Amino acid sequence: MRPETIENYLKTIYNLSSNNTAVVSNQKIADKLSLNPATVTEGLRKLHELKYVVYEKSYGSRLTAAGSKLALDIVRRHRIWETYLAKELGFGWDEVHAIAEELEHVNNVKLINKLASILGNPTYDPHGDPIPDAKGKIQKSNFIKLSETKVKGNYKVMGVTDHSPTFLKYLEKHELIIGAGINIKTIEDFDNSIILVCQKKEVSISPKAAECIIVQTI
Amino acid sequence: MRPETIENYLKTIYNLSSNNTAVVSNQKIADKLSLNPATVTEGLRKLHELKYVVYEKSYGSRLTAAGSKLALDIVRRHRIWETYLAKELGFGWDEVHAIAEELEHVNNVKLINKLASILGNPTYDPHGDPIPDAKGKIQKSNFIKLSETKVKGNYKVMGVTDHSPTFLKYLEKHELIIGAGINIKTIEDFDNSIILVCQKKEVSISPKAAECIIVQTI
DNA sequence: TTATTATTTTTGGCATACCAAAAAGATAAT
DNA sequence: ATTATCTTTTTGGTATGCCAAAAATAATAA
Repeated sequence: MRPETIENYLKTIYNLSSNNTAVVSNQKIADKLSLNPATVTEGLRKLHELKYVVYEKSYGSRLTAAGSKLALDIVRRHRIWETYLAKELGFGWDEVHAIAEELEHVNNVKLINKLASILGNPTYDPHGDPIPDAKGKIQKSNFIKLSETKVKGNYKVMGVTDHSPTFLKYLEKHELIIGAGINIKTIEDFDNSIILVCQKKEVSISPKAAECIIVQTI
Repeated sequence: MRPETIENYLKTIYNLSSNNTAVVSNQKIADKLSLNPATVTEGLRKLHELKYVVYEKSYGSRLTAAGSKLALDIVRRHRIWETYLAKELGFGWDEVHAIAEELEHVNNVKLINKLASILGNPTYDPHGDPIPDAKGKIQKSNFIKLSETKVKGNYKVMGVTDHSPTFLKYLEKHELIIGAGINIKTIEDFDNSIILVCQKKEVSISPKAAECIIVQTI
């Protein structure tokens, strides 16, 4: 397998299994990578042989220790580049993902560590995702989805789970950027929209959007 | 053909035809890209079909206008990255080539122009090679190889044609870096070595090395 | 000019990464 | 429990990028 192919699979499995324990389905991998399910079946069989994943037929896959290590490395490269593009080169948070998607495959430890060092070894990227350190260690957090908040009150936007320019521009329009404080007022009985105040303006967030916004209680 | 494959061929043809008029042989391309000659024949046939090169069987190849445009774009990306790595990220001139070799394939105009702008739109890279501007325009120069100098006298090191770390480290040891002034004393009758003074020290340069050093009369 | 050497091309083959369609297997719904 | 549906796997097939060895062609030397 080509390194790039391996990297794309491992990164995707890592991202889809969030806590890195859950088993990931072929379909979800196929969707994320825009591949035919048949291709994914084949890919996973090979990754299993390479001992990067444990793949159980008709059940799902999860990363081995070796796979996890590699995945964390790619995730680190991706997120360091995203941060560098945003902070040092002036790109918008809706632009950085696509460029980092290509830059991440350039495998040069010294380069990534240099960029990280210039940025002050950040632990979070522009989307609020944690950046693994050079050893693959990731900072734990107690963030939850906006859709999972159980009580009214004050929260802070910590990240997003959808990196599409469309979604990010939508958030920006409502000033729902990383670090913004929000106050949850109520939840519409009719469609479960969340009514909240952000930057003194009342906004209605659809359940679908709330799924993609990460917050923390304050 | 994959974009990366196309880019590698076009860049190589461009570099080997120097003034961009000379016809390039398959063998030279095969050598530079570490490919079997059979593969190159096949590659050129495809590039001819794609109208990036004019390829005449058993004769050689040259770039079309379209091929030249693309080649200049890749050369620009490569040299901008080399300069950025050296000037902004602190890499040595013997390290930048290998990293730029990978970074050059990331095709994002805004990114390259941003890097160029940060660098002050440089016209030469750390090896003294000219950097095409965003429109593909390249600065002409009257540089010659050290091996082609006809008279004794004062010159200035303007570039190198060999980017291997081995060669570059050798030059650095003798302080023969870009911009250094040199004074050619004599040429050994025995082996055509060039005896010159650089940074007040006398150095003997072999004909092979002299082939790879670009200078300008001062 | 003919022989020798070097280069280029052809031929046949291999590995990778993909897909479409059919078959098998799992899940959910009635 | 038996459809119906969705997911996964198998099967057969394509395109790309590569190589080794043989054949053809060009260049060079005798």
